[in-house]
Amino acid sequence: MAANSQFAVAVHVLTILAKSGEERVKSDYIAGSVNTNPVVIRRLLSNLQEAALVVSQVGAAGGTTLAKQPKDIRLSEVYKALPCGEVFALHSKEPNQDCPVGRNMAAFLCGLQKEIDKSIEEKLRQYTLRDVIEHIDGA
Amino acid sequence: MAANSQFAVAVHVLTILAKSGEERVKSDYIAGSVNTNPVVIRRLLSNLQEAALVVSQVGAAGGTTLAKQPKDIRLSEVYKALPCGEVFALHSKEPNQDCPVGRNMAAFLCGLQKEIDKSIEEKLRQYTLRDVIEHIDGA
DNA sequence: TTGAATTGTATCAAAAGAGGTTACAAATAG
DNA sequence: CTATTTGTAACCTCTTTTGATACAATTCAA
Repeated sequence: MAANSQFAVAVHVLTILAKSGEERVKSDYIAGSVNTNPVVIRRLLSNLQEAALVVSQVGAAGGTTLAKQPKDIRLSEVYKALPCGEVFALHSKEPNQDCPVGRNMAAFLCGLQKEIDKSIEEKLRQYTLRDVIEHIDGA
Repeated sequence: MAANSQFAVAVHVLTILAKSGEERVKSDYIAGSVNTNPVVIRRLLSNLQEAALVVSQVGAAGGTTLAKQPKDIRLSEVYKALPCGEVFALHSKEPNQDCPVGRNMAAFLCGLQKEIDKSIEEKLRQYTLRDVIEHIDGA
């Protein structure tokens, strides 16, 4: 259970919101489709709201809608909105600084990490939420 | 501590081996540079050996050497040799199959996951162990 | 204005994964 | 034969993720 599925759930949630249009959707309903607890959904929506991808309304008749058109929401934005980890972690303990390899390894890996992250974002930028919906509906 | 640093450590280990040339290196020495326990290193070398990237020798005067020239070891091979997780995990519980979105989400995400993994590998294929060494030495 | 519904968030518990450590069998050089 | 070294199993601890409960704040509607 320890692998981060937030991005997967976020795409799922946003797709549901997209298909609901203007109508506010409750965390309870979303949780039913994702098959999890409403609080998990609300936590996630909180991140998506910070990134200005959704708008939530508190109170009776409250709920959440998309903040933009599906065609204007790129998956790279979703990815960046979440506190997902990097592709690979750096050393858990700092390498031995007395070793020439150890001393310079961290800097190299850190640069590589950033480069990979960039290529992931480039890939995800190619897809909008509308593409997702089309794919889902076509299935 | 739960983020996987195996790739980072693997690149570190292979760099040490590369710089040692024909000479066998002991897990104890490598652990000293990486600043971890020898068993952690041996576990990792076990994976690298399955991928035919290194050769280990049991017994007194044992140790490990590279199985190929540094210029012939691409970082994509290293990445594939390790049981690293995916960029993002799929849902921890299966989505609600009664919901049209839930029903088709998994397939879409799985495809996306594979596509991203491919672009990571393409990026890593651009670097060989020799490039790493040059970068480290030049620093 | 009262009451029901809903989000936002704090707090805790449960499950899984990663890394560290010890222990020891098997192999090998000398 | 003995010392050394890998390979691996077993176990522990720490961290992260997810799930769950509780409740204050907000909002709508009667």
